[in-house]
Order: sequence, then C-alpha cells, then structure tokens
Amino acid sequence: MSDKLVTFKAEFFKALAHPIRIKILDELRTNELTVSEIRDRLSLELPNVSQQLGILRAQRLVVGRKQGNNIYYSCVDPTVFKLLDVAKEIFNNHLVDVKDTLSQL
Amino acid sequence: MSDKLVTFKAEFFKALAHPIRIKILDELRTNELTVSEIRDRLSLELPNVSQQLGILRAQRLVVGRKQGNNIYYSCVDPTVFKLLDVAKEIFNNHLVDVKDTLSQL
DNA sequence: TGCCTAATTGCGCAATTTCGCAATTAGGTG
DNA sequence: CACCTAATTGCGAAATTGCGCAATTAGGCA
Repeated sequence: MSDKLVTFKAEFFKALAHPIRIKILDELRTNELTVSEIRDRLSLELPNVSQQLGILRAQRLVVGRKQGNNIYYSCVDPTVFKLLDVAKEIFNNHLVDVKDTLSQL
Repeated sequence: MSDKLVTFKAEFFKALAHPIRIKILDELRTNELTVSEIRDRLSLELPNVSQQLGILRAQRLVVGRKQGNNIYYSCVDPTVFKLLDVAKEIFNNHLVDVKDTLSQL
C-alpha cells in the first residue's frame, strides 16, 4: 500500500477520533446546521465547535456554505456515515461477546 | 446517541489513527503473523510493534494466539477491513476531485 | 461610517501520544 | 539449573492534541 494512502487513512481516522467530532457528524446526518446551532445542541463553547469543524473540514468530512451572516455546515460525502455505522456494528458485536461470556458463568 | 457508544467510536477510530497500526492491520489481512515477522516486514523496532499491537488488542482489533515461543497475531473481525476499504474509497474520491479541478484550469 | 452578530484565529498551558532504549517476563531447550 | 529467544513493560523526552479565553475577521444593517 502506498505511503500516501496510509498517511491519508491515518489522518482521516484521526479526524474521526474524537467524541465531539463524532457528535457533530451525527448532528449533520440529516440537517445542515450553523456553528451556533451545533454549539447549542451539544452545549459547547463556540470556538471549540469551530476548531473541531476546522479539523473535519481539513479532511473534507464537512463543507460550509455561507449564507448571510451564517455558515451552514453539512456532510459532503454520506460515505462517512457508513464508517460510523460499521463502528456501531462492531460495538454491538462486542456487547454480544460480553453477554455470551456472562451467560456462561 | 449514547455516550458509551460515542466514546467507543472515538477510542476505536483513535486505535486506527496511526500509520503503523494501519500497516499492521494490512499485513494481517491474509496471514496471521508473529510480532517479529511484523517487525521484519515493516522494518520497525520490536517494542514499537508490540506497543502498537497492544493498542490494537485493547480495542479488540487483533488477538494473539500463543504457540511455543511465538505469539501469532490475527485480525478477529474482518469488518475492520471494511473500514479501511471505505477510507480508501474516500481517498480515491478526493483524487478524482483534484483531477477534475486541475482539468478545469 | 459605526454597531451587531457569527465565526475564526492566536495564544498558552495541561494532558496525551509517540517511540527508542533498557529492563523484565515467559517458554523452550540443553 | 543456565541460557536463549520472543515479547512485553517501564521510563523519559520530544511532539502533538485539547480547549478556554481574548482578539480578530467578515457580513448585514441603520
């Protein structure tokens, strides 16, 4: 595998590797939202949201659309949600494992 | 989304967010390998490989099977490769974007 | 022009990650 | 037992990340 691709994957997963950023992406599953709206929904400081969005933007996970005084953020490529859903799948598999283990005691 | 799930996803992606760990997983796509074999293939220090495997193990991305003097590592859940492949897909989409942009100059 | 709101950027410090080296552990073999 | 090999663990320094706060930018409106 090429070094460029490996680096990209690492940077890409790094962008996903933060609770706030995962929550932001989840908020953007259905709606496009302004930075302030995201702040309100997640109860965060505005600069924090902006910084996290900057990281997501750098990996092209989100894009901003300027309208009037606001910037509406949305998720460009819904493929990202596939990743989040697969992660959930794996999480559930772990839960099943634990359950099985417990039931064998 | 539950906090437990969000945390899990973040920790999970964090485990993937490193070039060495991505390379290790890629080596384990087809074979199970000992720590030393991975070290040789990737030209790394043994403790480094062991530490990275520890992180992958903590997220249940790999498991070790002891046999004689060696520990054979393998990938438990092939679902992980789905994630790596989707990331590659996204990488390729970006390349296409760049190509399109260039061709419009 | 000035003022207000939305968003970004810069700064600083705490917390975390990375990774090489040395020390240690665990099994196998003579 | 001693010795060797495979692997893990501990430590420490450099680098990176996280995030609050202050300062700044950009647009809209009177």
